[in-house]
Amino acid sequence: MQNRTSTETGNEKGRAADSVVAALEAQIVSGKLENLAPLPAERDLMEQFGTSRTVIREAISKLSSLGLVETRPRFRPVVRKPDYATVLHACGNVVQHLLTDRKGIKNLYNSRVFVERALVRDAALGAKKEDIIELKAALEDNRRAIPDSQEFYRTDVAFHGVLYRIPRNPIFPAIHEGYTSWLSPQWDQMLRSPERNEVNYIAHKAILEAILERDPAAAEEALTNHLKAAWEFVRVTFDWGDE
Amino acid sequence: MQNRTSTETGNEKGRAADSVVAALEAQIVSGKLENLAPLPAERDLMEQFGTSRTVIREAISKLSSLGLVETRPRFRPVVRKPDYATVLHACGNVVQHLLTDRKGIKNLYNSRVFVERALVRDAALGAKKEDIIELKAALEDNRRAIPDSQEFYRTDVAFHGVLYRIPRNPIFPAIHEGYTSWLSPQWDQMLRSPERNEVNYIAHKAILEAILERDPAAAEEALTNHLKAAWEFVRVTFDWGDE
DNA sequence: ACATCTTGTTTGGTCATACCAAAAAGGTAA
DNA sequence: TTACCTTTTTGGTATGACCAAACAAGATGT
Repeated sequence: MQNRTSTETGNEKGRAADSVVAALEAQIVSGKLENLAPLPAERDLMEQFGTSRTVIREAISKLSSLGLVETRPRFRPVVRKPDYATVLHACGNVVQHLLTDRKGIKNLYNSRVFVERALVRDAALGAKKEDIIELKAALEDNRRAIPDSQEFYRTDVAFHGVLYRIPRNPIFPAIHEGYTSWLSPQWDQMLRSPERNEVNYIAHKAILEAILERDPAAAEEALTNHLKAAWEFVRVTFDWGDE
Repeated sequence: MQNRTSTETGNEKGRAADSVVAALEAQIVSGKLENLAPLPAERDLMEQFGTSRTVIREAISKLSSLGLVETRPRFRPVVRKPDYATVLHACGNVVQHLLTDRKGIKNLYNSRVFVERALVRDAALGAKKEDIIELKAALEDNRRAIPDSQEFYRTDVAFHGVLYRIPRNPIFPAIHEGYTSWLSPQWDQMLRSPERNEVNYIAHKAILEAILERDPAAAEEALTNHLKAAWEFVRVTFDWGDE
């Protein structure tokens, strides 16, 4: 193949790379390319698709940005079937740009409060036995970790994570991961303030008790107080003005 | 410049494209590259960064995937300051892969029900005068559009959109856009069923009335019935089994 | 026989050059 | 001014080459 015009390749308006992306995309979702399996080498792909390496590399780059493959220098790209975590990861990079100012952080945090308020309401109304057991266990872990800030942080996240699992909708745990990673710069401050551990544990305890009593309003209020207090602490720590 | 080793370029382990991405990213968020302004031509960028066009193109491709620039064949990439819609757009491509089966669609739809339930609760509890006015206007538009399915769809989306604006958190309208676009294949069926228009309008009316009466439980219930009925309609239309 | 060293191959990352087609810009004739 | 033609610009693609790290296999020393 020497020269190519838009008419002879059949790719009327689009870019050649896009059709390669589409083809590989289809092979991945259809399972023809198994999860975690390596993609063919670039030089094989260019033969397979009858195109140049330029196009292949651009296609792989796009797939990588879509989160469908993971690339490392000098390694074949590895297929990665998309899941909800992939979506969050794809968003992550862009989200960072929205958190440069306090307003962005506050918006994200408020959305978290919004979500968790509804979560604890639903938990109070409909948590199953297994959920209650999980919550109790998470709270107990949390209590034991009070002396160790590092460990307390972990169990804190885990406790909230149980709430996100109660709806049995995989979207929610993914959202939880997003919140914890995107807001981590703020929470890191909490890590260095061991005196907050006990307060936060008591808040968690209040939330669970309201859930146990099947009192959605109390659960929502306890959760709200908990998260508002955390925000207040972060606000003061970072010396942000009133808002 | 002839040959480059990892030591002489200073990019010890990374790929050259990544530093170009980072540099352009910084220029975009810092405002040095204004919004909607065209990026320099690829041939200028390669001079500016002292690298080959291959690297520049890969960098632009990455920026495009991040949603920071918009590319069209034969046009200079256009800078696009990231906003919440950008994030959703970045997610969108990946989300599609999660909606291939009914379970994925149901998960997404259920998350929407979850969000809107909480939205109407908050609306009932704290909607401001302006919000009420907007809701009434949206409902009136909705009523007038009953005979025209195309128009009804638009006003339907608009009515729900008002709910997403009430918290005055730009994240929510973005989420609304996500839901409407990602679930559009299902809603399109609704478009072709004009007999549903009146039912849906009545549901909207019930929601607004509950909000006017400041009754969060009634508002939540009306909203839930509305969305559950819509799902039921879609489920039957697509001839999906019970779930 | 085993661990270690050497060597050739594979593979992704980069560079350089060239050509095409469409868009934009500029110029010319009516 | 308007309509038509030419040149330049710009992104998309092809091709061929080279590098460095990873890999695989054989050679070597103990």
